[in-house]
Amino acid sequence: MNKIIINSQIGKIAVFAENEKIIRLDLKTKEKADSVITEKVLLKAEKQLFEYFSGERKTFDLDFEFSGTEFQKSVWNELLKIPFGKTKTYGEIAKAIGKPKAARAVGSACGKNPLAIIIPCHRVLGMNGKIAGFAWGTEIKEWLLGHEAKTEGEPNENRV
Amino acid sequence: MNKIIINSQIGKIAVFAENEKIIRLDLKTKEKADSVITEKVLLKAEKQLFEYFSGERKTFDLDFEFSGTEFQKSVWNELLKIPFGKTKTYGEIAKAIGKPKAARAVGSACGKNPLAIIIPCHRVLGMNGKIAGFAWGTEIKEWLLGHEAKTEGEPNENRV
DNA sequence: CACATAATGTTTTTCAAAAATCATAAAATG
DNA sequence: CATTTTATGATTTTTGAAAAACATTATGTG
Repeated sequence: MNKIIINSQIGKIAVFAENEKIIRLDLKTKEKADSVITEKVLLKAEKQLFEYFSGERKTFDLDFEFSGTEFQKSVWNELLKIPFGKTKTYGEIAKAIGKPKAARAVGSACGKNPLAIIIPCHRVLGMNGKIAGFAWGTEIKEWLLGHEAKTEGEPNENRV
Repeated sequence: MNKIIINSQIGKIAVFAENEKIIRLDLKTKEKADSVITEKVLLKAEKQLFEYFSGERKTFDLDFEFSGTEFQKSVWNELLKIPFGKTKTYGEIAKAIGKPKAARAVGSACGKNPLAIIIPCHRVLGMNGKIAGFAWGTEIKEWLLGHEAKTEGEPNENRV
């Protein structure tokens, strides 16, 4: 396991990789960088994240791997389909994976997302448009949504 | 928690102390000695153990403390009554603590003895005189029994 | 509407019961 | 006797069921 630390507008981000696959992102991290980067994919991730934060990149092209329950994996795979700048509700995701009543369980699964930002769990809101929650603090989710809305050029329906 | 390492005929022994009480002995230890000994009782223990191994000492005079289930504590307290050079059977200990049928449970309790040598679990044998077991290897139990028999000056009924 | 409430699905936590483990010993077998 | 079988008691480990937690949502109430 090898890691790299990235400085961003939302604080330090630790990216972990193993066998040339990204396996975890830790926001607001207190991790210390490894002295040697052996996983080249980390450099690729660093570059793409810089591009994402500077507004030049809207999709990621990285090898990654996640482990979890079948349900969690189906949720995370569904999240990957939400495009940059768009949002969905927990209920919509639930319906999409064939479990229309599992909206709340979808929320729990989002909270376990190992690949923040890359798997865009920040693009899921409550039915009423509320932020609901975010593993590393809703202010970060808010920032990401604002960033994507601004970059996209479309005004979003945030409260004034 | 503070520890000291002692070299003996049965290998390195780590002695642990807290609040000036001995709390654990680890035989065949791989622990590293603390650079500073803050618990004076450890120096006392070191001295007494040296004396024990050289055959000059037959009882220990140390403050110690052990934690365990009520049953275990009653067993350990009973073991403390067995004098240097003598042995008892698991069944005898069981009887002595008022649970005549718990011989096997006594064996288990012996195996959890935190204060090897000081609490003489090595002085307990099976009804048939067999060594039965010893947490750090029966060869050590055998050595201790031989050492005590020799020191005591009495021949013991070991097989020729 | 703002708010409380109930119903929803998955995962995590908790807890109790059951089974396995063990440093025994007595009785049965050949 | 050596070996096997059985009964024994405490602890640890394993299981499984129930309850709690949750990044929800639809409904009812004032």
